[in-house]
Amino acid sequence: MNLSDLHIFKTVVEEGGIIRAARKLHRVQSNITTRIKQLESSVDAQLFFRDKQRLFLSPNGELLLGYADKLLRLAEEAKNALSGTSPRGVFRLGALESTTASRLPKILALFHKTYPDVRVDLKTGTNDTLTADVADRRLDAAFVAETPSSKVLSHMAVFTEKLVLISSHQHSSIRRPLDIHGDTVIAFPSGCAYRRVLERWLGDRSLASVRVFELASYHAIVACVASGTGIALVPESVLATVQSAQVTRHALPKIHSHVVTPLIWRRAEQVPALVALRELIKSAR
Amino acid sequence: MNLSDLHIFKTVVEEGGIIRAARKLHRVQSNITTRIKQLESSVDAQLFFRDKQRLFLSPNGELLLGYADKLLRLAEEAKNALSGTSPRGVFRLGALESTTASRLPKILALFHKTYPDVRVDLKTGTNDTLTADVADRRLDAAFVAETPSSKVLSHMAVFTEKLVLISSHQHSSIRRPLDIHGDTVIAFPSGCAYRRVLERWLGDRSLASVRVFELASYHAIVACVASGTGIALVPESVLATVQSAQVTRHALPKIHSHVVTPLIWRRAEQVPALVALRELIKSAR
DNA sequence: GCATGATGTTCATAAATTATGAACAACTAC
DNA sequence: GTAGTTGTTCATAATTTATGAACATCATGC
Repeated sequence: MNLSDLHIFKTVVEEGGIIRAARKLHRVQSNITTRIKQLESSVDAQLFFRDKQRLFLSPNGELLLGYADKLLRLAEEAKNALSGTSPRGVFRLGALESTTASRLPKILALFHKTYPDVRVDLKTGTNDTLTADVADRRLDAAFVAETPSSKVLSHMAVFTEKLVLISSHQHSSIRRPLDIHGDTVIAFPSGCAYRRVLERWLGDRSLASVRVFELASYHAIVACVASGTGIALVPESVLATVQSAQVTRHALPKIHSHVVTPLIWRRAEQVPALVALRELIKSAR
Repeated sequence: MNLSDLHIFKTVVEEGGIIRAARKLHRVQSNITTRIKQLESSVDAQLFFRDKQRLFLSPNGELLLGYADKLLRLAEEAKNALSGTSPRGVFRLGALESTTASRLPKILALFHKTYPDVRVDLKTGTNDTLTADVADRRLDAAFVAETPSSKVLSHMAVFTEKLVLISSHQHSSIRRPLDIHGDTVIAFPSGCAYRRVLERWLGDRSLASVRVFELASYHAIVACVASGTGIALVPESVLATVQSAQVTRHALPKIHSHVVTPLIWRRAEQVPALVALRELIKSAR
């Protein structure tokens, strides 16, 4: 029992005969007879009563006709779903905590409005875990902090973030690495690229030599900085989303402060929802 | 795209590879590769991403997998429905008005309790229309009043009805045909076999010479007889179901009064619900 | 009664599809 | 580096499906 058998069967019933079905299907009559007989033996049931060279649908045929209808309709739907131009299904997206809090909501809202048939599974993580997740196919794409070095990954710049150092109001102004000597650095758990920016600015003075306090929430980090626990390097866009009146911002040299947030994905894999997202980002710029 | 393609596809996904799928399906690997590639080109979409000699389900593959699941499940259900031993679907049954009122309810209740998946479409009619309906396949079977002469129809005796003449209490006793001289005969519209019984009893005195009043309801007939409009010939079993205290019964000679109610059907057509009904009737006797 | 034009079936053969097995290429793990 | 994976390709075999001719039955009209 396959779909073409069912299609032939359905046509015979609808057209009310072998000959008319054959005409409609552009096949020869004997073929229809054979396929019907074959279908009958494959389901081990008589589908038609034969009487005076005429076919009459039997109760079993009636039963199968119902299923044939459903099956053919469903198969048609499957083909349409696949050939459909609009993306659908699950789209597994990753993003940094900071991006999720600041820039992502607007994009996600627009994306969902444009492609309501796509369910976005959002996972947050650090630059490194997200990059690995995309490479290992646990994610389809991710917004991260560094353009990946891996050859299998492709990327496009989406946002430019300005990183600022924040401290409590009591802290004296920060202009050079030396100005934070002795301070505790509050940062995301390891793997976050923004820490590497800080390292580069500090130069030799590696983070290993300064005290690091790890927190997995920007809300918590800003709150801790405000209460004088330490200093932190955060994207300016994130500060706009949290209570940030109680922290002082200190600018970094442009070469350090400006980082791009790229969208990364596996090169050469045609994921419809991802293609759609890239187009949407390009046109929104 | 056919069901076996989908089955292969589903197995590849479930088993996580071509080779394991081939083992499970008792086929050679190259066959699976080919069928998958063929399926991909038939739906014009990439179902798997190939990377380092491994297959990874693509979003389109994910989509198709959902449909494949549904389709295969539905096909399985269809086969079970057909091979199922218990009858199901629509069963088109006919019966005389009298049978419907008197003997049928009990049988129908039992039948429905035994075979809840069968929907009985009951149609009432006269002996002749019902017989024609069965012969012409508008009905699967019918309870009628005469064993059919047609060769294509088969039958079995189910009930024996005792026909009685009824009149108003004012009417003098009826023993011979002469006793109803001048009376109006109230009967079902033409086609009812019980009228022919009356004709046979009357002998030469054909119904054409007596006044006939046609009513399509036994309730109405009994009520009219009670009020003295005329006489009627009805099955005794029907009288039990209507207000019959106001009519007088007159026995007919046994040879006329006893008629069997046969169930008739098209010979040599295997309708599961009908077979079930016949078995049920036999065992209920 | 007899030809005509329907119907569906059967059968040998042709065409197309599907399955096989061998050879191959690329990657993993020891 | 070698053995053991993986999936692909290709020529060939096996199977399935389509064709066309011959046939049988029935309804219709003259």
